[in-house]
Amino acid sequence: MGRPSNTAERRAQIIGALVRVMARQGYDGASVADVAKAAKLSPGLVHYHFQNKHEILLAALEELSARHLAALDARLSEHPEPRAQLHALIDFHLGLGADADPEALACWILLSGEALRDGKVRARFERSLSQVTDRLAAIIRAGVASGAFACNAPPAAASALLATLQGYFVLAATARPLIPKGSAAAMTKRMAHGLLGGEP
Amino acid sequence: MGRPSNTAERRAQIIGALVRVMARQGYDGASVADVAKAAKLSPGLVHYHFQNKHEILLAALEELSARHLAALDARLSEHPEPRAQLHALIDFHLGLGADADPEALACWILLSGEALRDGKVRARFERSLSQVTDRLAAIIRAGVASGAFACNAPPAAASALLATLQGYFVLAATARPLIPKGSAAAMTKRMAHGLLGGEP
Amino acid sequence: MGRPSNTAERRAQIIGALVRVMARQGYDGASVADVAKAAKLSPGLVHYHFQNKHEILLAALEELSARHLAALDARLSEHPEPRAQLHALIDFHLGLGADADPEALACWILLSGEALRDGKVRARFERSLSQVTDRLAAIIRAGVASGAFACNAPPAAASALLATLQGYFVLAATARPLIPKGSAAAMTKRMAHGLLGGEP
Amino acid sequence: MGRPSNTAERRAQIIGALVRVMARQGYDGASVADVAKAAKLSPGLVHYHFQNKHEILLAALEELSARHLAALDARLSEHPEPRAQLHALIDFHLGLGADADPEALACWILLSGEALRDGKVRARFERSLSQVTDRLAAIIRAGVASGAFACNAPPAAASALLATLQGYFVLAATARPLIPKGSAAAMTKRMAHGLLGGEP
DNA sequence: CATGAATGAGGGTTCATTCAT
DNA sequence: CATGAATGAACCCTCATTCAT
Repeated sequence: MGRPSNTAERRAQIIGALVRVMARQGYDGASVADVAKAAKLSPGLVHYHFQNKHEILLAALEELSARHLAALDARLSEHPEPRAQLHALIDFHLGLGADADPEALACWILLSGEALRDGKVRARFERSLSQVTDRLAAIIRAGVASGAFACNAPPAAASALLATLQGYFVLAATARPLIPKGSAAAMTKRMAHGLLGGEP
Repeated sequence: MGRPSNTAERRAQIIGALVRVMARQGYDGASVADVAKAAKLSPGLVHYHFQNKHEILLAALEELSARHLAALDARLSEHPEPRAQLHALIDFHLGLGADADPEALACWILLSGEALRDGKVRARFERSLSQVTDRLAAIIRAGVASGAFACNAPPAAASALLATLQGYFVLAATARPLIPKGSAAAMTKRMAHGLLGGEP
Repeated sequence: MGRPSNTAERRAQIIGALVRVMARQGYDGASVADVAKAAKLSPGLVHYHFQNKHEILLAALEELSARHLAALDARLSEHPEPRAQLHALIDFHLGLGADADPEALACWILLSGEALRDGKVRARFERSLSQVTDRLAAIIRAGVASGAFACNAPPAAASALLATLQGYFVLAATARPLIPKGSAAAMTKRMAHGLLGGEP
Repeated sequence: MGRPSNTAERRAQIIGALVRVMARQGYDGASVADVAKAAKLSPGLVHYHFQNKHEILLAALEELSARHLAALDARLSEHPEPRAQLHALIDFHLGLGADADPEALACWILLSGEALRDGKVRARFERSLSQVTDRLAAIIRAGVASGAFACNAPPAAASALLATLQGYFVLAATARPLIPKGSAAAMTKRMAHGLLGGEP
């Protein structure tokens, strides 16, 4: 029956290599040869597992997005209360964890750039963001229902918080000195309080 | 004797062309030939006025940044009160004006990506951001002095507000549907209120 | 599995093509495209087998030098006596053989020019010349030992003979009419006689 | 009647600049802009005084050659005896003077390369060389007439001596360590003795 | 599945030359 | 005479992609 397929493994290898190389060199700067070398594969093999370079980018976006969402949901599931969940979500994004994967962070910024001119990237990028606003909106609605929050426009509030998170990502990756050490999560919580009322 | 220098004019032409082309195709995707064509110049002339493509990018960053700051300062000077200034700053960034120059917005996002891997771009990008946090911090301090605001960490608060603005830029450029129409400025003001106290 | 490497073959092809094209057009005048065409290869392939054009030049120098030295040594090994060896060395360089490979001769002249401004070429060029002076000095020393020659400065004498050979190369390639037909080897032997004494 | 022409002066400036730049960068590597800068002139002006880059090269060859021959003749005129003249000629080329103008030396080597593929350069280069062999042959003939030399083929001998001089130039410029300090002139005189007989 | 040689279009950049001023 | 902006072809090199093995 031939050898067992290792396609999934190879694809993961390649995706990981793209993320690594791209974080340092950008998407255009990450040549297929570079990616292949980083994945310890031959250049030809990359095109055996992916139709073209762009497909790798989309797969990487998919991967980053899925991993991020899974980790987020795992975090949220530890907290039953809306407020605690909100704080957990903020901490998840702006706590020490943000530094844990600088390559993913860099790729995220770069993906926002690619989203500007590529419909598929944009769609997938937007979907990934919307998954976070969905979580945020759900938390807010639950908080409103429980009286913990006051908010008559959960989507707008969720969107605002997402903007703050995304903005902090950009600052962290490109202008870190502008963020006073350790202030990001705390400030965001205060801003959330301004948005959602209740006790801070 | 000799032809009068028109370098300044040509450089402006080229910078404008880069911004236009880059907004559609990204920085790497904007070939010098494309830029030259958009500027209605010959390819060789681009390198007569700029040492290399990268210099055009830096000049464009400089230009965008300077123009933005000048316009911001003009806006701020119309308002004497800290709270009014804060709102003006927010409106300036998130009001209708944001849509006024979608190419500049796209370039801004792309520049954040370039900043990731290029020291010069990063330094200039960071400086541009810091000029805005400087304005924000000054407004906040003035507000604290006048009793309008309560804040014991103006730089952190300024940084948080900047993050929100930058994040909204990213969302606006890449995932517009996630921002409920017209909510950005209002939400940001509420968040600022959470951060700075006083009356909304 | 995979295609068998033919790098050595391709490199030889490319080196040969460079020598041929360079002899007619000079080094700068030999575009990579020209070389590729002369080698009947695609332009891209040249850079697959050589990092850059300069590497081809160095490889060509290496090749010319190695081939020349091997042929010289083969010639010398046919003669046991110092004087016969000396004459064989002179004949090898200035006999009919010199005309046998006009392209190599032209390249040699051109390489001396490149050596002027390129350290690597210069080092390799010098080493190639020193291999000939080494042979010459060894022959002279052997002749002195056997009483065939009288010379108290073999390196200087070797260097002088090398100069004459090199000079004849230049004249042969650029001002052939100045060399009376067939006089080069004979004159050089006479000069060697003046240098080394003994019977002509 | 308008300003006095400074064409001659400008041409000399440009020729000198080419020699200087070419010595460091080669002929192809010496861009017209480089030459203009070295001559402290504008690029356009170079093409006012020379039809094209190649004309500058020819003019430089002419200049180098003329200067060299004039200096040589001045030297020779100091000595009435053939043997003294021969030694003066050798010393002139291989004495300390050779180091006096390394740029001219480098250009001379480079010109031999250009002569390979350019008919005009070759013709002028050959003529310059023939002027030296003419002097040499004349000296030899005079020596033969006076009984100082014995030689039945003055042109061949002259050619051989020229080859040695030219070869020493190449070695001096590209492989100086191969020439034992101060040996060049002495060795050449001994070789001349082998060629021309008489007392050394 | 895997290799790595091969392709050829296109990239940024240089440059001899021209020309309006 | 002089300037320096302008041109456009050509250069070296990179690279996504294909394909014989």
